[in-house]
Amino acid sequence: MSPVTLTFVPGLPLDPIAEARRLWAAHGWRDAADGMAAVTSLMRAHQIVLARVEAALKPHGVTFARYEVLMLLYFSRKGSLPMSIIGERLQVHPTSVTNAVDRLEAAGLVRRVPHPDDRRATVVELLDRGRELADAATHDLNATVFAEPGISRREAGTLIDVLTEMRRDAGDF
Amino acid sequence: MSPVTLTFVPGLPLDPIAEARRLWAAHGWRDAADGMAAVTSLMRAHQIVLARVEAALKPHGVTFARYEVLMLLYFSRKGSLPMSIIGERLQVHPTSVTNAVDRLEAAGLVRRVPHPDDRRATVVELLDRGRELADAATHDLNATVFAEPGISRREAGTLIDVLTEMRRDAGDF
DNA sequence: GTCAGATAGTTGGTCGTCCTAGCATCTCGG
DNA sequence: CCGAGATGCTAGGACGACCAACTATCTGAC
Repeated sequence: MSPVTLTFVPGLPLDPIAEARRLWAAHGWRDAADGMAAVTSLMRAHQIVLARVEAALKPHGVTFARYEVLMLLYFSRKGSLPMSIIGERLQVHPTSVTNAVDRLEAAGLVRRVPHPDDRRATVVELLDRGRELADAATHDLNATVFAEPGISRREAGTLIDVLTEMRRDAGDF
Repeated sequence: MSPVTLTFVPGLPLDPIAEARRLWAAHGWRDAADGMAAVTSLMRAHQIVLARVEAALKPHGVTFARYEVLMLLYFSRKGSLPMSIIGERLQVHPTSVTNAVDRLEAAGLVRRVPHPDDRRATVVELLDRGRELADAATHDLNATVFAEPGISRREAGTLIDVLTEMRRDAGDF
């Protein structure tokens, strides 16, 4: 038994992930310790950032999932996209798109329109209220989260580079 | 309208996040563009990694949330911890702990024991079957995900450092 | 000693994600 | 031109995360 679980210094809280990495190595799992720490850090950071983002969006009555759909439409040439394209760009399951569009439509931010050429498909169209909300929500999100992500600009660049590499390796694009 | 949405080169797929960063900057949101890209990258990378982790754990019949609880108990001195401590270490809501422990208990991997000194509290105890499953699941997870996280060892170290900084800034530890 | 407030855990509800299964429609090979 | 397989979307269910509200118990100030 390693002594690390016992050496707790009050007032100097330990990082649980650094702790876990030490335990992993001490247990003989050395070649996986860094990966474990990287993955676990990713999970925690995601949780923290998502909470901040959701808090910024809450006053606007949308969640991050729905905000992403709005912005995709916002930046599309025609202000409308087929459901399938939305799912593809956001890398989420078709049912998640159905769910998000259901709620956006109920809120009067988008509407479903039949696809002109393919009767299977549905086109989602951004309404004026949706565009206004996208502007306002982005303003808040930029100010409270994106402009202050909790790391320096240089670190943000580094983070983007490493995660881009990870996504490319996974075939994300 | 920037021409970037039009310049699509078949066979050379664009990174949607790099694309979004360009649109953010082109729209005058320059001081938020890097943060947006960093946060969005984090969300996508989380999604990818979580899917890989869940796939590795599926044969063992546990999810990542439950696996985390098991490993916390696994590395605890007595093989048991109060519910509240579990929630604190994993940084999740008490109801999430209740949920995870419910399922672990139903699977015969842990059991609930009354706290000896505090009748409000419940201690979660790792059973033998739980310890065996933790060993086996960790073996698979180390081999299929943690040892091959999709980035180099040096990048993993960089990622850990940046995310640690981000977590520290958020008061995570 | 007692009572107000804090703490531990659960229940019930919302939301996002995925999966399986299903229907409608399109496409293409024979 | 017709039927098999692919594709687009939705319904229903599982799971994890959160919040609000509730009960039981502990703690500390008076």
